[in-house]
Amino acid sequence: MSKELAKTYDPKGIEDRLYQKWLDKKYFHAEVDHSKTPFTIVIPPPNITGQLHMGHALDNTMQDILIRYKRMQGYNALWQPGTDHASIATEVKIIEKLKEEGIDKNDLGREGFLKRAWDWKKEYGGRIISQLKKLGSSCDWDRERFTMDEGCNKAVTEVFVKMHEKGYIYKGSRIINWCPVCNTSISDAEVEYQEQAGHFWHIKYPLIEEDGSVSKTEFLTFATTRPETMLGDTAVAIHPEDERYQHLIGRKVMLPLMNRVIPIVTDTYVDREFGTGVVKITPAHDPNDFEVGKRHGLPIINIMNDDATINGNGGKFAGMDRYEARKAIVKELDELGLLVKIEDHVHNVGTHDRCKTTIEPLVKEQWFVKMDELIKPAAEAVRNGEIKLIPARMEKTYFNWIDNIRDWCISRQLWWGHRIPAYYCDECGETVVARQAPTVCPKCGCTHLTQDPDTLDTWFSSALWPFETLGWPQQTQDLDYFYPTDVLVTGYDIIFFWVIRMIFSGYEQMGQKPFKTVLFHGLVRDGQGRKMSKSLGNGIDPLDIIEQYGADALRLTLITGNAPGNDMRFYYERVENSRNFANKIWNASRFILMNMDGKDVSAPAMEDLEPADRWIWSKLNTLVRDVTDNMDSFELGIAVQKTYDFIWDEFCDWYIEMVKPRLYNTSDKVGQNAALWTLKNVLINALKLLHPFMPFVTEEIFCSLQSEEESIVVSSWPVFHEELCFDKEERDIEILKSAIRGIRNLRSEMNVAPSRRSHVYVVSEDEAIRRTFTEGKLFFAALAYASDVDIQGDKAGIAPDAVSVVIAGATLYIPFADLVDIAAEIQRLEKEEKRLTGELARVNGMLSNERFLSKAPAEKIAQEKEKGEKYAQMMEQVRMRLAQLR
RNA sequence: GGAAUCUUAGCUCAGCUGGGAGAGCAUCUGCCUUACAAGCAGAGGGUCAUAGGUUCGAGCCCUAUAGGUUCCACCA
Repeated sequence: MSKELAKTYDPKGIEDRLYQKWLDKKYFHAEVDHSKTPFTIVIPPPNITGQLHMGHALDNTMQDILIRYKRMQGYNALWQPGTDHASIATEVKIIEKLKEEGIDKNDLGREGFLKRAWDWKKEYGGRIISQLKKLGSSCDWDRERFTMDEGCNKAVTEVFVKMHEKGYIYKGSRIINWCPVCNTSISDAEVEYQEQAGHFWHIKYPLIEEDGSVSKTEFLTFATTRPETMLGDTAVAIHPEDERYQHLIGRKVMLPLMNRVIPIVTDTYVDREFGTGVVKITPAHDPNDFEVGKRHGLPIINIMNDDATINGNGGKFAGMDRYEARKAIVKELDELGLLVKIEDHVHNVGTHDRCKTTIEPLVKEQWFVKMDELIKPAAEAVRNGEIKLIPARMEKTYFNWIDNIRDWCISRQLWWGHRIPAYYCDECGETVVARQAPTVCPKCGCTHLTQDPDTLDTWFSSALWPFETLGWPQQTQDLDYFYPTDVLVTGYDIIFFWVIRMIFSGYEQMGQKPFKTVLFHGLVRDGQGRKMSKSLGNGIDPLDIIEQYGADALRLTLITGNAPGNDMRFYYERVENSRNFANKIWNASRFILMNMDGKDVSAPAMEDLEPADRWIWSKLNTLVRDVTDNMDSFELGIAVQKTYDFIWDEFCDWYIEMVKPRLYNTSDKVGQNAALWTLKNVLINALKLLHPFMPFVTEEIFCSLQSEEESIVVSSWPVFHEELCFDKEERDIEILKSAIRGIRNLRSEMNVAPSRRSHVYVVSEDEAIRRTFTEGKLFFAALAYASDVDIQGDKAGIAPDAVSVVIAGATLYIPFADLVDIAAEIQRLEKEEKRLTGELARVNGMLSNERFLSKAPAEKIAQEKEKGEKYAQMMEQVRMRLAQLR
């Protein structure tokens, strides 16, 4: 043994050392190489403000599994890493930090603020990268990118200018979602609706009489949840066919408090069934009203400042906060007798997903991306399967969004981000969109131009990530070779923010899809199924888990039993189990190393392999095929489950136990060698299958079994070999296993101490079965706690009161003279008889069904017949034995 | 209002194209058997939400119902 291995596996120290080795050897680095097929994944760039959380851990573990798998399969695997500037998230963080120092953002000015932001990025931007390394992520760190590095900036400008030229980007006054706290517009996708308890204020506006005076008797009553918006009302709407209000068509009402006469318009948007069937129309502050206003040519009166206080259009309420104004307005209306009643009302309020502030719909001039044309290839790609979404049900969510898509508001009133490459002439007002800042106005020739102060939505640059990271807009070799990428791994929660936008951007800019497959995962929740969140304080830090149990244990926990797109709950018990598994493999390898110590293990001749050796090879072979299939269909949880079961159950609990007697028998050099060679190489292959999931422990053991210089990272993925299918040995060993189980079961029921060995007789009329037992006698005896094993064709010489176990093809007898309890024995056999009766009834039922016989596949019928014969034979044995005892 | 998804062992979840129900944890019984007590051997526990249907055969496909979760839209 080259070195002494600790009795329990301790990932501490090992993980960092191995990761450094991988970096030193440049295993993660990919270069264009036309002799190899590329396999590319771009990382969903974590925010520079971010700290590794469970979502990242899951996301990156999945990517690492795929990339390591493909790397081992000989692909030129590139995992492109990088970070996102996260404009609003970062800006908010920095503002907070400044506030602690008593500095206001505006005092610093744009330049000063940006300097602070870059300092911040330098200090903390690398934090999440080092955390990803802790997890074992095999990214090509030489290629690390940032959404605001020089190349990405170029890409963003290029796309903006090109799309503007094509008319896909335009500036327009439209109703947008405004966050009064972040002081910026946000896109529809960033609005999160929250159910809130509010009120319904029933208000009435007086009608204008024929003579132009305000009626004292006639009113129009309606209900609103936002009474303060009345200051901006420019109409009242009714349904054109509403019988109750026919007489009002063409008339006008007086807008109280503002003393503005506004028309009554008819619009089918109004729901006659809802409330009074009357709606006040505030085009400047409600998206639906905005549309109604457009249809009827109503004026748009903006009554709000950017901080959600009432502006000069609000008359005497100017300067009040929106909620303050609400109170004041309701009070005044009440005093005027225009407040009919107040009802409690639960409704959905749009909030900003980042700060949870109630958003205010406002009409503002912003930049938009026109979506109708752009989205077409993106829809088509998923529809025709060019891009595959996993699980497939995500396609429905995808189309649901696409079918209802609206233009994308991309300008943000923030400083941290890509500044919009639009310039305005100070003299003539001309707008110039250009790659480089123009020095002269093309229209009036003056030299005074000012750049648009706004920046772009963070997702504008993220949308370009799959190609901008590979060098675009330059036509690099990397781009040519690695694009389109292969898989995108991400959470379903950003399908609208990111996935769709990458797809249409890929088609628009590259003329090609950005990736072939999107693999979605769900959310990692806490043990009670709640979202992990800061406010709840129920977040579990993946770094703590790594510290305590190791990265391998964390990774295994996140992947096991998790189907694509499904949420999962995180339990410490499951991490412990994963840790225990790492320990299990560790100890299996210790066992092998101890037994190999001082021996020269060489490849045995095929005929020197014993049935048990062939059995485990055959099992491994099947496993290789199955796991590879699962990996190729992105069934990672299933793949690792199978590997886990193989290693723990088949390899450790059965195979190692089977070969122990052989290893301890020093006279059988050939058998020992076959066992050791099989132990070592089956384990190595199993480790390879496991490596993508648990990179550290597999590498550590792989190197112990072979040499420090080698690495499992760049070893080759196992392949299925026809010549390693040993059907006969698989069947034979299963017979021995069922015999061993039967005896263990029997002994357990009879409370026989393991230390007490017993004589076991194997009786079978079938010569082949007797040979199977003879060949496996050595380990059969050990695992069945047998002092002696006699294998014979009949019951000659077996004590009549011996207890027995019936298995398919044989009956096992154990003479326990002092323990025999005939009554209990009969009961046991009767139980078995009952079980067999049930089985036989089922099989015979099928086999006597003519429609089954005529319609079921021949293979299935043969299978059932075989089973039937087996059960009949066992039944015969059990009944014979019962008759004898009675 | 529209849509998706779930309902499987006490708990948390797997179950690929329909062909005899699985794992981990928990529970119970024995074992420190010279790789591993973070372990070994054994046991108990499920009318696969309910009701229909398709099929020789349904946890899996179809319909309806009940309950849960999520997404989208948002009625002022």
